[in-house]
Amino acid sequence: MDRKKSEESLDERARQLLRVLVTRYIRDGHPVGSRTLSKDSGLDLSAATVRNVMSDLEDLGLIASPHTSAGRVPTDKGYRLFVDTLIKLKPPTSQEVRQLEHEFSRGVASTNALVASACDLLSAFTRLAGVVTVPKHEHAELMQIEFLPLSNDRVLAILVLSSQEVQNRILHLSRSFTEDELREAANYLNAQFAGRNLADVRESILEELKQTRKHMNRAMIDAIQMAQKAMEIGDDQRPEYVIAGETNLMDFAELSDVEKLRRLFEAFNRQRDILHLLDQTLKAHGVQIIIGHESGYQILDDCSVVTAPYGVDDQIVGVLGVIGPTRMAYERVIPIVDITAKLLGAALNSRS
Amino acid sequence: MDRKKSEESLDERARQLLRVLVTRYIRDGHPVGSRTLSKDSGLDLSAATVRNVMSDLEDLGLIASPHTSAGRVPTDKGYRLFVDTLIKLKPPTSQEVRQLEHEFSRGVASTNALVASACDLLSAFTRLAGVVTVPKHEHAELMQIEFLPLSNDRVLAILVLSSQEVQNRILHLSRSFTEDELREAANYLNAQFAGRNLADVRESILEELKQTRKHMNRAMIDAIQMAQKAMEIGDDQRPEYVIAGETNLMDFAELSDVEKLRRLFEAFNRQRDILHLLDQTLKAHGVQIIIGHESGYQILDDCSVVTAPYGVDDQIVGVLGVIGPTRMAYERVIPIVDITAKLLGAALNSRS
DNA sequence: CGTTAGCAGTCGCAGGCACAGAGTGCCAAA
DNA sequence: TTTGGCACTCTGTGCCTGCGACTGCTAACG
Repeated sequence: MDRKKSEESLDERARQLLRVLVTRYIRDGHPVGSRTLSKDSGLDLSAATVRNVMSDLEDLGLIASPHTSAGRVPTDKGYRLFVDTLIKLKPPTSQEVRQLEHEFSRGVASTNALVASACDLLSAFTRLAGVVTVPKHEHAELMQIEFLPLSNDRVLAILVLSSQEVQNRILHLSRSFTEDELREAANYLNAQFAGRNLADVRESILEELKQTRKHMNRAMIDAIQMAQKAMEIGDDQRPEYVIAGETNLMDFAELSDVEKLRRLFEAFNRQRDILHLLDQTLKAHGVQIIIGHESGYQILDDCSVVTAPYGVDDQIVGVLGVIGPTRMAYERVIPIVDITAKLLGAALNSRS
Repeated sequence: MDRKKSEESLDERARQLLRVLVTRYIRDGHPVGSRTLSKDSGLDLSAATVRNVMSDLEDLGLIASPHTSAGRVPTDKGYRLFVDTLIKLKPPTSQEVRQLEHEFSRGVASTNALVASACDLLSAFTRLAGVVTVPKHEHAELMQIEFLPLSNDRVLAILVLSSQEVQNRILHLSRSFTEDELREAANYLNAQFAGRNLADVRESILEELKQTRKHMNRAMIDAIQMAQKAMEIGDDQRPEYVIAGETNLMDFAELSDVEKLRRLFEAFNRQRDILHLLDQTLKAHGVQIIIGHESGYQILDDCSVVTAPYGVDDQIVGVLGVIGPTRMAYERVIPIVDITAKLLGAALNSRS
């Protein structure tokens, strides 16, 4: 006889009330009371009835009251239900879309510039903090490799990656090489590896190093060893994501506690945690939303993260998104993150 | 008959009282009253006498009271007098010095890595925000220039600068060049310019471009034009200074106003204002201190900036320092900034 | 004349109190 | 099942008060 108490048992009325409650709370940040909800739900119910429903919603853990005499606010679980099944997305206006497209369309730019500008746009359009992971070089294609003699035992290795990217590293070698030797090595490596992606190349190199070297001549071995050195030093200590508009977060009352803010900003600087979180969303298709404690990081307890992977062709190379308070305008933010990811992917693509 | 009212007229007693007042205020942040000062000055004066002196100091604009029933706090002018003539510097302990030296001594590192680590050290040792301008490339010496054909009309220009720095830029050229042509151009340019600093090279190139080209052959002209392209694109949009430990500033009560913090952090991101300020201190020898409104930037009204230029040989290439509240421990901060500048200079030097 | 003690006066701040406002929970009636 | 009514709870605000910390002034002192 006992009524099922589970989210599935939510009837349309309760769902509607929850939808309105969340929407209102997001809009003006005050806990929402039964009276407000009764007037605003469009359901023509008395406040008392609404109270009963709210009580149910509270039992289900979807809403909570900060204290007895305040209205209710959504819990993380409530937000989760909201974004999963209740939300009505507001696609950006065509004007906004045009503006976004325009920002991405001005000529070829370096990957870093594109990433930075995507990040700025995210933060500008959502008034939250924008984050974009910089594309992993692993996925980049090696177009060309060259060696330049610097001094006796130092050689400059140059990796030309697909698109506009060039990387260079200084190698300290055990003996000195002549220009001809270096050119020969480069030629050999280009013949072998050009057109393949870095992860691939890295693997092949290790493979070749392991193999019995009988059928290799001295020059080939040198070349492989140089290539290995050139690859192994690498993406160390360059930032793995960029962030913009952190200061936007200072506006939100729920984060106005300086101590909280401090820890949040420190996490941004530390990179590690945030990156780990972003990496987790990499495999997913489409927009992902992480609400409050779902992240597993205490620092982000009052924050939500909305991400979308972006890529070139079908290859996902990075993820972008925004970080803001759980009380953010999801219905506006989600489409913006989505479209920005697509535009960034397209922009990166159009340059190859 | 009227007594001179100017800073020069300050007798030793008043100076001592001001010194103690500033020191105490820096130490614990509360306005300092006459009673405290009377007990703490080591001068064996009654509170009443101290009050008279304080009144004089207030007339001189060196101290002020936040409100009637509070003690006095130093004004910017008071701090200025303090750091100029009253301060007793506390040189860092030999342990600290060793620690600093150790951080700088681990092997050769790229300029960027050194700059970043200097910045981190500044913020860690002072618990303030550390800033370091990245060395202007203008002062760097061009060791070698090379061109690498990428595709039809695209050529990769590689500038090897003294030390560990390598820059590369992709040039879009009007026609395609053969490898031989490119090599020839590089040879010519290396013969001309290697060993001179970039500013110099830039100038020479412009010079040569202007000259009548009678005595130049086609190849030389091409080379010069390529070099010009390689040089003109340039340090755009790479950050001009790095900053670390901004979050340290959140601890200070005088900055705990979120709105102020926000504007400050936005200024950090904007780079422009801060950079302009840092640039102004570039020419100065030794440690410079900018207190509160002296900066001319409203955002920094409650902040002081302590800077020192650093350089390689006698050539100043950048400036580093810290930003913190006017109420900072100058006697500790100044020596730390000073020594860090010297160590960074030495570290950069030792690699050339 | 500089220095000192004493005293009145000012101001900020914390604690206590009452009050209004908002919202809930429960109950009985429709 | 829905609704109106009512008692209750809790917060935020304004107001008052007393306390503590200073200052500024004045008169006396060496």
